[in-house]
Amino acid sequence: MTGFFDTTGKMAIGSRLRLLTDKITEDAAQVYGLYGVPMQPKWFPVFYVLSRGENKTITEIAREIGHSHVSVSKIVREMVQKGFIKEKKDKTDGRKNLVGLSAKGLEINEKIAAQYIDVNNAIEELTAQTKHDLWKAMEEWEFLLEQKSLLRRVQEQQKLRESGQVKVVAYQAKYRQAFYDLNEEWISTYFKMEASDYKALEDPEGHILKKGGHIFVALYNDEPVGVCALIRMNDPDYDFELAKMAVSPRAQGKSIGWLLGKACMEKARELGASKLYLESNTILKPAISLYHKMGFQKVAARKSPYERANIQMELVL
Amino acid sequence: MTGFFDTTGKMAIGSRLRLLTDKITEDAAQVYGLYGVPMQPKWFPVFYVLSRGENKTITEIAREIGHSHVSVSKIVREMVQKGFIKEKKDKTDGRKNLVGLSAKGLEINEKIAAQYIDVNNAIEELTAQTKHDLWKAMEEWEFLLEQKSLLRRVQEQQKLRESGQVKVVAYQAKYRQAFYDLNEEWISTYFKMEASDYKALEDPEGHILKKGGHIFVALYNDEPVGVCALIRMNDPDYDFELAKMAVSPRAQGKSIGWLLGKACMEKARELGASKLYLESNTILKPAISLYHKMGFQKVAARKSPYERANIQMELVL
DNA sequence: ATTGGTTTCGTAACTGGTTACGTAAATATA
DNA sequence: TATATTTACGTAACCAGTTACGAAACCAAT
Repeated sequence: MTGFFDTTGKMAIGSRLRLLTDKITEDAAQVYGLYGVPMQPKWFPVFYVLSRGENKTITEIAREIGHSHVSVSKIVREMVQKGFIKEKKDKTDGRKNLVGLSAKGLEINEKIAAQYIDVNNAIEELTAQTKHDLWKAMEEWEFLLEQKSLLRRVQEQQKLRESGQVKVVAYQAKYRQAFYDLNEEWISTYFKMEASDYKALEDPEGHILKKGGHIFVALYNDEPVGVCALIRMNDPDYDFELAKMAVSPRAQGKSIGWLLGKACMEKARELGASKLYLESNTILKPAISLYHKMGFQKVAARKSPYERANIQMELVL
Repeated sequence: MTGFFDTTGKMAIGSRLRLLTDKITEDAAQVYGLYGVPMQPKWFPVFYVLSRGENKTITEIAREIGHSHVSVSKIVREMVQKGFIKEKKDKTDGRKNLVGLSAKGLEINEKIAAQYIDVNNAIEELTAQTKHDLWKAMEEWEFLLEQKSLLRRVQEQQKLRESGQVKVVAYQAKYRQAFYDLNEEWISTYFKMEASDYKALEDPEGHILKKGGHIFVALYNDEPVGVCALIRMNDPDYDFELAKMAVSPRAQGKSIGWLLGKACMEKARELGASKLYLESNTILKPAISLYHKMGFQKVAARKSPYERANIQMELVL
């Protein structure tokens, strides 16, 4: 199997870790024999926490060593049977099973001290021959995975790669149907299509583009999966309104909304706009949070041609 | 369980590895879901070796991925049942079970490519945040453990520490019994006590020390566990003979013979000797190999007062 | 005092691996 | 050609952990 992991890449890190773990545990079992300590490697963590004298309950031990309580329970049973530890019921709490080292266990504890030293030295010496410290590397991984799981890290990479495959292009006639469908889908899911919707969606050329607005289409594998419009406003405060943003639920998680928003912002900036406006509804949580991420801030209510609008936001470019 | 491994020391490296492995494997299972690949982490190594097109036998796969053939056999059964791989008997060897990816398996292989990339990147990014590279550290450990197992490394540390606890001191009257017993033990195990043995062992002061010889005693926990004599010779070729070396079988593996031999060599050098002589028997393999390690070379036979002597050696100081 | 939720810990079943062992085919040897 | 050894691989049993679930004890709020 030499070199298998050189070819697989990091995908197989789990397998590789398991193999190394097995090899080390196997040797560990024999190391106890070397010192005449009749103990199994799997007992060690339990033994260790008890070796500091205090009696502990099953759950306490489990938490401390990072096992399930069931595992600790089994190990304790085996060690009791061997006579290394003794159990007694907690006086004040009848559920608790207090366990501690027996006289025989304490005896083992004496004997094992030399083993600690030798194993530590053996590993220390081995580590001295490596460029990369396994022990410290594990510590770092534990810490980093605590912060953010491997799953989430992979998810982020996936999103990153997939959003890289998304192209945002300017509207063309062939996207008219997609512009209609994508918007109709979410509007009629959460609300009702209104008169202004039909006007803008059925004739984007007439109602948006000819009036100096712009429409962007997000393509994934050359399929339109998201749209967004930048509509010219007749208002002293604002030049453009960001509207009609829609992303196919089948293409979620690729940051498509963000890419469309960015495209609109850039176009507006290019056209010399200084402020963007938008209307939305607070039940659309992901949309609102996207707008926030883009830099939009809530502003006082204005009157709107749309019934569903219950929040207004602006962005200073 | 935070910080548990900070206190245990390296003894618990097996436990720590297992915990990390479990956490990673758990996430890996979910990662497949992210890509719509209905695969289990444990299948991956098998899948991977087959993904390069060739059909392989169970044993070949097992060897390549470092599992037992039984494990591969089970995994293959599951994957066949899922329709990812297909089996067929080898034409030329009826025992072999050739397996390869099915059409469905090849399809999965297409889908999984993106996953490879993302996982690799996720781990790469994680690694970039660490000071110690886990992947490379594992590689180094695998290599070093291949060279010399953890068990042997611990064994060496043990020996080193224990031989440090052995003191070699000059003979005193209180060690007369030990000098007799330790020698009598091995001589009568392998041979028969001879007249010369009784003389030297019953009166070491008269037969060895008074004639300008020396005796060393190895103490372990202040108990005599080994002895060795440097006997003045009446010979133009040699000044001293190394003889009556005995180590208690209860104290084996602590390099006691070597320490005694060293002590004799040093004393002889101190006394201006230029060559040491010894007699032994070839059935005493460990003794002969110790003498070799000390630098003794076989020389032509000489006549000896001992029947058991069938090899003679010398050491130029 | 009752009731309902939480904690402790045990049993049962499952999981992903292992070793032990048996059988059949292939290969080596007398 | 017959016989012994080796190889491929399957079944069974085991192992060290897990999750699921349930019972009893405890706690808290009526």
